[in-house]
Amino acid sequence: MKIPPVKGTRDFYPPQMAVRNFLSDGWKAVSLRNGFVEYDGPIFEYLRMYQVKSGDEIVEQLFHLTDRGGRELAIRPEITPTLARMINQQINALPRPIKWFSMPRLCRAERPQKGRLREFFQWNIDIVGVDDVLADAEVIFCTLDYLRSVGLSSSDIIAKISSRKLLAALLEHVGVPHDKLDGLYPILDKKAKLPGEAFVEMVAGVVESSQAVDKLLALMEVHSAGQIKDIVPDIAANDIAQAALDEVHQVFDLLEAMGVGDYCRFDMSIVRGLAYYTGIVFEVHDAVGDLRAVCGGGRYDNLLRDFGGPSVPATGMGMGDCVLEILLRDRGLLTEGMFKRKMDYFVACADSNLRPKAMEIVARLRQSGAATEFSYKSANLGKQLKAADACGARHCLIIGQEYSTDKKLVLKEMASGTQSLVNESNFLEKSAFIQ
RNA sequence: GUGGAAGUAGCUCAGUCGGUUAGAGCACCAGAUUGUGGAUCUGGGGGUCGGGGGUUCGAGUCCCCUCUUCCACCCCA
Repeated sequence: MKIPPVKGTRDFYPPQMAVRNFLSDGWKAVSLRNGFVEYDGPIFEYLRMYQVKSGDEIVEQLFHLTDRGGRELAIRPEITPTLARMINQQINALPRPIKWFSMPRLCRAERPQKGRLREFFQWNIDIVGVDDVLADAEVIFCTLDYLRSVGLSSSDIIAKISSRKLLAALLEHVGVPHDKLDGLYPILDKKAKLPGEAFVEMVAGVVESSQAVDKLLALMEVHSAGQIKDIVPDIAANDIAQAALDEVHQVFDLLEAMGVGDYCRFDMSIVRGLAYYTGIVFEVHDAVGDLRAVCGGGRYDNLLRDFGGPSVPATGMGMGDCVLEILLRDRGLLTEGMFKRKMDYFVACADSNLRPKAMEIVARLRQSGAATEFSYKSANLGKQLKAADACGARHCLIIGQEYSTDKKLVLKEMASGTQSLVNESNFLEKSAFIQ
């Protein structure tokens, strides 16, 4: 009986695994050089852990199960609750600042579509315990540091940055009642996807004052922090709004100083779904805008408290592998050559009587650290050289009549085709393996 | 969960009006070539035509159901 792969999953054959490793190796390297340390948690948690912030609707989007002890569990759809749980458990013992990264495998029981599968990997970086906007800027910098390192330029991607705090203050300032805010965020978040009229209609459905709606709509069109004064001239009189605006300016100044200003743009329409975020928020999109967000993040100062811990500020980012891979492929940044197998040596045995000697040399090369391969077939040298080429060997050692008569090995450099005779003991002893 | 499109070899696809034993390219294996690789030529293996049911003398082809994939919606932590 033939059993198919499960909907929304991927099989990682060696070529796909090479791509996956390329992504995660990059994530890891950039995390480490930005001062983050790696952590991970269990692949499942109590189901209720995911209901804390998102309610019961989320249960339908989760793979959940009941174990034999009657515990309601769920495969993790995100790692932030696990992060919150782990940090809360040791909050007083962890050295500050807490800068952690992870690359968890996550599952969500959603319908697969472009850039979204039911099983995926997501790079997460979080800074916990720092309320300074320096941390927000660092998270954004680290994100761009990675994206830049894989070859994406400011003409390929754009980091859209806003502030939840600023948005809330301005909305209230222009007359949106405080209790309408949570209902408004999901609508504002959809602005880019809705036709203009439908968006206005939805906003008007929540906000009664037409004057407030007009101001709100004007604010959503703002694409630089400096323009806000044009729409809200008396912003300086509002301490909260002014403070939030100052933070935004600071973040942009920092990102400019760190050399990634080209990638960054203020965009009031970046809201990020639910009432999760409390300060700076951002998303990275492809410049053309035909893919879903490459990543998203922001400040969430209440989350640890909501998970039963002390009130500790935090800011972070999550980046999935699916959209990223589509984007990199689209821009020609994933090429065959990047993933070609590379071996240092191929040992060809041209005389089956010398097979034990060939295997001894293979073993010694491997022990010395040289990636070494050989063929199970003896004698047919043409086949073996073909195999050497296929595995990407830089050098081929031929063991044949020269060995039988003079204890010499033929060392062939594959790229140039040039070959030379080397003395077996010299070659192996001086470990002058050309790698 | 809703809607649209598509499933033929490992991959990309052809397959006429329903008619004999389902094809091509690429990939893979082998030979040409028993001491010299990437090229070329020749040959070979590989198919539940996604699955099930129906119509028919006869179904890859027509009808129904189902599964999967892709695209859009809902949602997006």
